[in-house]
Amino acid sequence: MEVMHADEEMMDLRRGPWTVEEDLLLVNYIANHGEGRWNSLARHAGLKRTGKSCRLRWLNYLRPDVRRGNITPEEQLLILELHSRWGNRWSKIAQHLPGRTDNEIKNYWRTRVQKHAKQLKCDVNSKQFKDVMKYLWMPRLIERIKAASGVSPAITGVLQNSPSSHHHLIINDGVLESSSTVVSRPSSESSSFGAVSSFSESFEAPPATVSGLPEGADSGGLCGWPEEQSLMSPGFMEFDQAWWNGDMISDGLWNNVEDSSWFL
DNA sequence: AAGATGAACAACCGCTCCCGT
DNA sequence: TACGGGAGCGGTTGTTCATCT
Repeated sequence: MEVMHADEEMMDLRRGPWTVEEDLLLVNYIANHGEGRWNSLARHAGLKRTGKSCRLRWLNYLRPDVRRGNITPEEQLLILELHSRWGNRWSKIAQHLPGRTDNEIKNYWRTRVQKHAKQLKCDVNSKQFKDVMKYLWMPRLIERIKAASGVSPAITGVLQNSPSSHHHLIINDGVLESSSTVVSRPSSESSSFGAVSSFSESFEAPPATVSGLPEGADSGGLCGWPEEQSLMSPGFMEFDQAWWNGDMISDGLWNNVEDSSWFL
């Protein structure tokens, strides 16, 4: 049941889903007059909508360069990376995924990422979950990207069968690169760690410079993580040793990981 | 086949910031 | 400097559709 606010009732403003006719009015008006000044645009276009509503409809849906459909593994990787750096700065993250809107990325995070955290029975902002993203999800995404394209042009990587090896995401000069590796646990624990060991094989790929980042995007060093929120912050080697020894991620959490196939 | 449930996505709301007056 | 309107951002809610029971 649609609830109409008093001022909207007075001005006969519409709310809720947009009709095809409204979309046409908005698109045609912007084609002829350009975007901006949304409140007056709404009036002059003959739309009984707020300027806000028009702006949102245009930016999130009608804009010709808006990309729709499934978020690709490359985009997922980038979202995880950038969110670990900037947190819920959706519009800032969206700037680095051409054609994707902040709303879409926010929805992706809420429906997918937070769901996975819930499945693992941990908070999405917890260290544990960040470790899962860092050591499982992101490497798995890289593996998927590699598998999908033979040798991925987007990802540079060397996976080594070493317990202390890692994936590194490197963003330099607007280029997202991944180098090296993945973590696997000692064979004594392999029974509960199959998902990880399955991608702790070696591969080599040629250098690559493809990414979702636009030219001139800001960059960092290793994984571009200047802030303490970084998944791969400086000093991660020491941290990893503790993680490796089982101090960081409980067996219960790993059991949850094993039980779910979400990161595939 | 029909209702219940949950995932995905579209849209709205409140707040803040910026800029012109 | 204060004020008001426009614009943008992040959180939240509503709607639709697919899957499950």
